[in-house]
Amino acid sequence: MNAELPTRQQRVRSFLEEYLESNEYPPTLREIGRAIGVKSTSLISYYLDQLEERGYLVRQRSVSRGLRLVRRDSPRELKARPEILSIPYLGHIVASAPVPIEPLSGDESVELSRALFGANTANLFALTVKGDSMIDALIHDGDTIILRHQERVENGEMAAVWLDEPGETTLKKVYYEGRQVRLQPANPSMGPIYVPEDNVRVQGKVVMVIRQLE
Amino acid sequence: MNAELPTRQQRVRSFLEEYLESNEYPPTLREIGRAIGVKSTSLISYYLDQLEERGYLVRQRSVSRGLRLVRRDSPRELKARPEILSIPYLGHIVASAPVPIEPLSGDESVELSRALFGANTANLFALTVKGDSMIDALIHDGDTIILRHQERVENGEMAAVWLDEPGETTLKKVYYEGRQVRLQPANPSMGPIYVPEDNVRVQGKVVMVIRQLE
DNA sequence: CTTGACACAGAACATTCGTTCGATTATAAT
DNA sequence: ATTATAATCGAACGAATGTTCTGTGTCAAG
Repeated sequence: MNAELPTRQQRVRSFLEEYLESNEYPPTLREIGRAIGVKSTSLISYYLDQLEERGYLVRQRSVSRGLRLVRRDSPRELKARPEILSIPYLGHIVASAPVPIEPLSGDESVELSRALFGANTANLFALTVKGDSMIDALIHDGDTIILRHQERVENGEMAAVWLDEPGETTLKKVYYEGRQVRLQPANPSMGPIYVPEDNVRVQGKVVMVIRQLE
Repeated sequence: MNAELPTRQQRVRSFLEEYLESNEYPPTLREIGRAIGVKSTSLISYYLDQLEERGYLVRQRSVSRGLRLVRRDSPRELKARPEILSIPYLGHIVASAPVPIEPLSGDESVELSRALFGANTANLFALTVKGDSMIDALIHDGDTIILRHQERVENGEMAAVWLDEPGETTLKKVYYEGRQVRLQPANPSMGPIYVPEDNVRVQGKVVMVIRQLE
């Protein structure tokens, strides 16, 4: 609630409400600063980040006047809309570490239409790809991927796989072949690798890839 | 009434309404120009002056995004969850027809987190890919793509392009080279095609690809 | 045919804009 | 006392922004 906000942030929020009421577009960082007596645009940016983190507003990065206030409606609103999935966003997937289990900060989520998914929408989580090491899965730096917590997948399904040796995460189609696992890149011009079964940890099945082009 | 406005001004007004609906702050002159295919910021300013003179909006001089629509109907209830975009779903994209302009049935939409997008979230629509003819764009049958209504793109951006000759839709990166347009597949193992400029119709810029893997 | 108004267009410019960087101070935890 | 984090701050920067200026083309009125 507002009472929990530091004074400066309360003043920023109040100013935003008043400004939007009368202007119908948001103020710039400098207008906010002039209104509350702060000259530093980076400090205003810091306050807006704080307000965003606490759920009072949403910023649009690198855009003039890029913010919207969040109006506090009933938190049941989303639950009343069963056609939307709210999928926990846990951070980044990189080659050099296992996939995150808990979110790095706060309660971030990705909202997607249920219609984009199959029948099973349990245990989903979202990660952003960092680096080019997933390129053999035809997955690029910056893509968002949706996975389901699963420790085993069906033959031919793509999974995020942690290899104890050499200590890396990879995205590949998994085939169990006796005591070995064949890891097949999605890129057909690349060959598979074979790994002892006990060296492989499936960390989640990839169910969706979202590529932004801008 | 809208019917009295010249075409360009009508398009500006429509764009403003849509933009404000989804962003809650007004566009810049350049954003308006990009949306309606006009490069000249002075012409956009001229159109806004015309719309102001006719009572459709009020401008704030020398201010970034300085305009408010004059609302003639009852004020719309702002969406409770600005962080979710509801994007009209218009059906399928196939090689043998132009992309659909109206939905095939009802008011279907795709809900996606705004955080998955860049600053410009106006004029978006969703299509599902039918058939394998977009594979040279590394886009598969069944993928969902999100496009923005644009009649022109920047060099290197991927667009849904209708070719009058031979009468097909393709997804390619577009480069304007003199009187010709180079259409470059995303698949690096494939070569470009060159088409006369007047044979090409950009039907929308591809801003996202969503691949379901199950 | 000439003229003026309107519609359209691009380039250049000064100013505004948000981010980044580096810094200091205050506070909390160890 | 030390360390880490949060809060605070100003300067500089590259990019974005709207305005101004100049120009062309179209059309209607005289």
